[in-house]
Amino acid sequence: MLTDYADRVLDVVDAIPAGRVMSYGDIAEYLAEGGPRQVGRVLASYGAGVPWWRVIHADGTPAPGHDLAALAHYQEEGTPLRSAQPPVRVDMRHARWPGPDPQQAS
DNA sequence: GTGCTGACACAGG
DNA sequence: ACCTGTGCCAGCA
Repeated sequence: MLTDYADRVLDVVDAIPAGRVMSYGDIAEYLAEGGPRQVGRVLASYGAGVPWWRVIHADGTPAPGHDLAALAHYQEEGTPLRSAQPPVRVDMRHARWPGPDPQQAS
């Protein structure tokens, strides 16, 4: 099975609504555990199965090598973009999502 | 145990 | 916008 930490990370990523994004640091901060690198490592290893494209750098740039795929999803979900062309940059100012509400979460 | 690497963040040039 | 250096934490040879 996956580690509890990875499980929590994947759970949060999976909870990110369309048109919204969270930075690696934001997730780490929300979980108050590990660090941005751990979040990135988890997505790199177990990212399949969750909307990894909704997880990007603090700058608003998607993961290296997957920026094109991420861009396609952004246009599909209507994510606010500052640059619709590489370097792809998401409008963090409005697209940033604080995280799942403990109450709203089932 | 030691050292390198990585889907990061931040500051500086 | 780009690259470099430093700090952080975990996995792997």
